[in-house]
Amino acid sequence: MEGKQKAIIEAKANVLKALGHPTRLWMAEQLEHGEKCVCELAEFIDADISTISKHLSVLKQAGVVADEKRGKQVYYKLKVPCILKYMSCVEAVIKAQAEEQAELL
Amino acid sequence: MEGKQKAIIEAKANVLKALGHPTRLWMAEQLEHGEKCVCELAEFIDADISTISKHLSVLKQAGVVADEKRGKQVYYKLKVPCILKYMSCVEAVIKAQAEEQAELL
DNA sequence: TTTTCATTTGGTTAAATTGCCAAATGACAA
DNA sequence: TTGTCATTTGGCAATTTAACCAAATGAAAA
Repeated sequence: MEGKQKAIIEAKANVLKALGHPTRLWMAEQLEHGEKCVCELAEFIDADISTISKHLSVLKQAGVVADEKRGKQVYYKLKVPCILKYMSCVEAVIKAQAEEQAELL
Repeated sequence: MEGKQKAIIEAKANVLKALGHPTRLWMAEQLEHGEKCVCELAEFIDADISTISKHLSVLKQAGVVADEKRGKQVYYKLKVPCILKYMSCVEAVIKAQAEEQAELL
């Protein structure tokens, strides 16, 4: 594989990897309909705030979200909302998978 | 978060995580236009065959690909091809990200 | 049957990820 | 200025992942 192609694949994989954690995917989905501050997200996640902050920074570093400080709070929003549009296909994958598992019983 | 919702998020994250590795993403993309045997994929990847086989099994376990043994070879194919349509958006993410990086210079 | 070829599995090691706690930062309020 | 609140950063231990090598499997050829 050529250098540039390789870099592109790596960048894309990095985005998917960032979304490939339950907490991070959940947070991204929460941002689908607009920005939220860290505290709003944290309200529903059973983890230390510092853990949540680190997850958000992974999403930010991958280019999935952008942050903005306003007053005491930091607000996060999706940078490219289409990133969640295709979850319907990911859902199709897990549905097919679940059906197969079921057939085994 | 409720138990079922949690399980669904975890399953979805698992699919994204499976695709979140350069080698695995590349292999999935190779399967876009039809099945390939392990040896065909291996031809272009600079890694031990056993490593490649393990990557394929991660994709399989996540429900992204299916395998079938025919003769001496094992053929892999995408189970739900739409999974790569998603990539156009992932590309938008990395493009936006790259532009931002460029602006910093 | 014995050999060969394609692939998978098991085992090991190094590196990366996750999550918690404690401490630092930065903005606003007193 | 001092204190308080929201969030980030640094550091550490536990877990997971990735890669390699060697050995096992299973189908086909000799």
